[in-house]
Amino acid sequence: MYELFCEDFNLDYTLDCGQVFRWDKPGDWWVGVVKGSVVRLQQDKVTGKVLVDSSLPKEFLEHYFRFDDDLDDILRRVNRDVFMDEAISKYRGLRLIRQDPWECLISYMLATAWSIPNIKRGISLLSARYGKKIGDGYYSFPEPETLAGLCDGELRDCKLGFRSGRIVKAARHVMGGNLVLDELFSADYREARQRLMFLEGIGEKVADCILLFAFGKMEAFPVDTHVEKVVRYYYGSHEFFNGSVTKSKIGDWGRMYFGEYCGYAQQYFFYQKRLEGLV
DNA sequence: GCCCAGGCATTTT
DNA sequence: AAAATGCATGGG
Repeated sequence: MYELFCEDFNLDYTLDCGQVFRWDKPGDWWVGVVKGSVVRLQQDKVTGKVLVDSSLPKEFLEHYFRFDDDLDDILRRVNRDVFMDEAISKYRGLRLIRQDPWECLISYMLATAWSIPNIKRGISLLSARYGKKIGDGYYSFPEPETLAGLCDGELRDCKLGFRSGRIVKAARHVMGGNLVLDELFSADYREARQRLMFLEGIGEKVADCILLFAFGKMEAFPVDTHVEKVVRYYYGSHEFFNGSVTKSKIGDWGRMYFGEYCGYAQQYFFYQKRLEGLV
């Protein structure tokens, strides 16, 4: 048991905003599976200190929660107008998380045309069946080797639908060295995105999620159905779109409009839209 | 029954 | 280049 602290850090917003799928808050504590172990966290509302019950070292969680980001500076940079200003003032303290690349890759491939509760259920079922038991109903995320060895018929038993075949193929690409995930850290955003999009089932949106949430590419601007609606509604008349607002152009617009940390802006909008709808 | 969900791939206009 | 459609599954 130890304590974590960082200025501008809100644990609830960070874990509830829909970027990560292996955390739940059944009571006063957040419980999650990270790096093959169960982690329990509780934040003191007054002091902001986070109580940690985990075998993971403090340094790991500080890295995981991106305490190295100067959030005040980042939010100042993306705060371009009254819409973003409102999202920031409501949800300040939401930090992006450094997820594990392999788990993030598979998770966002599963996210295709699924609601967040469905995604969480799918990952949970996949882990329960093909991960390692790490105590009392918790299971680690399956290894690439395990999933690569399956036929997609077996995976379909996990109710993954049309996603099953894609998952097995992706696992085989990773196992075979066709896609070396660690290389994407040093590749620039465009190059990394192109490499991810070679996989069946990874388009612009899924690639952007993986690049933002696992590889820290802040210029990724994932355009899902929520972000698309927000941008159409508030910014659709901008000269940039020249009358036609497509998902691909929305991504380019986000990069242009919010700048090098647009990924953060996207996540604040996404969370606000999910909670409040289009006000 | 309908429509939608952190879409993608393919076909049709 | 934009729009329509099929794809599995679960929830409102």
